[in-house]
Amino acid sequence: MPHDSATEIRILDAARKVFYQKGFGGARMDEIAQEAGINKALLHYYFRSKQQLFEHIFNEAYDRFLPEMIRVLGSEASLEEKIRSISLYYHNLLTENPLLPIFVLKSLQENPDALALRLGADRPGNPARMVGMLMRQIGEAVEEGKYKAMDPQNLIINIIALNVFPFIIRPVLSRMMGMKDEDFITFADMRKTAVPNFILDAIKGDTPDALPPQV
Amino acid sequence: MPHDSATEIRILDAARKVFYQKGFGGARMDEIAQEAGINKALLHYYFRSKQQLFEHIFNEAYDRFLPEMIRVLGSEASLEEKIRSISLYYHNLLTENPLLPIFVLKSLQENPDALALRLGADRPGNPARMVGMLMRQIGEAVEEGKYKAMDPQNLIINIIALNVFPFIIRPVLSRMMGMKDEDFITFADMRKTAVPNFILDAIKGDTPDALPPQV
DNA sequence: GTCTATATGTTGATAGAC
DNA sequence: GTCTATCAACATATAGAC
Repeated sequence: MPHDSATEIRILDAARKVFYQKGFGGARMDEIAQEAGINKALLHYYFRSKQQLFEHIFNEAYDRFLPEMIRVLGSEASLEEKIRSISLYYHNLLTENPLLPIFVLKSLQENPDALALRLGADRPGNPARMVGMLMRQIGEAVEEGKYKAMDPQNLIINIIALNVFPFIIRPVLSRMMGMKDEDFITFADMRKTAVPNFILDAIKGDTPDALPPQV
Repeated sequence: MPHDSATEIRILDAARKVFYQKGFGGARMDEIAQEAGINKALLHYYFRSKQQLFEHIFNEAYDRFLPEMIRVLGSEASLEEKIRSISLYYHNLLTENPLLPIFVLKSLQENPDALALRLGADRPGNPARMVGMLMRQIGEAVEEGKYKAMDPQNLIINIIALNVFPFIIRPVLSRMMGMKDEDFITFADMRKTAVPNFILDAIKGDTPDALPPQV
């Protein structure tokens, strides 16, 4: 891989913009080159192939999307702190990079073979350890009577879902509900605190959750 | 558009399969033809262009994804009935069509111009009326002290998010968490009741939600 | 490092025979 | 209605001059 040069940075910025918007299949090397102010040949000089350039962008995106959440959930903070912290993290990340989640999802489905390798154990974060940590923490909180029993996997999915989903269906909201950009900003901003409150109320509730299967 | 014939149905089945998996840009007319057991030329005989064939599949998918939810939310059922009914609807729909939500989302972002037309007022369901109905219903329930005050838009997004999101990030779950297909089935099945319980507990909670803006 | 020119392979779409 | 053969456009990638 070439060293950091002004040209390489311009290429990566352009590639990020085009790949985020059109995905691997829809992106054109010509468009990336033009966006970077150079020509196609130079793209191939820096990154041998379209696939290589794409993987660079994908790994960068993926590393911003999941590891921080895994780190927080596996930390020593309280359950409430974790939930509020993660909500804030995603709000800031996705406000600045609205297309990031769709890009990651789309890429994972479109380009499964090439990406499977990079998603192994060498990536940051340790999901297994994090789930164990959460299980212990939830168990203690349940014994203290603070929260009801729940499946940690269920909780994790709910946290991510509530924080990320609005950004994923932003196209639907704008077209179907006629939601303008400024309306969406207001909406997302309101959810920054509404979502953690929603979750905390839910896990204090009296309806017993399904018990976690043996993990 | 040609009438329903055995060939047309085979074409649509093939197109659905390929478009769902690869999206508009990634799909190849050749592959669709082969999947349908015919050749490219016949595809163009039935549907003039790739774009037309795609729009057929997209509209069909879109109509299964949103209108039923809008219908239920706008009905006269109780809030709890609505939440349980929608959770069940999405569980069944997405268990049988796991790729449907990603396909709709991807298409909306990839193909905005061509699809914008079809998403207007002629589509089934009436979002504005539905939101009004929900606001009134929530207001009454709050006065009775059954639920806390909340923004109906917020509630709608939360319901869809919690039910649909697991199917959207299924690729992440399988690769990152090492979740096998059978594990996912079990997981989704458990959420069929866990999700509505989670939501109902949350909206009974004592933490005040942000007030709905004037709508 | 950066360019122009070109090779090589795909792909959507059509012409025309049956 | 269904096929074979082919066109025209485009996209990735490389060769080679500067």
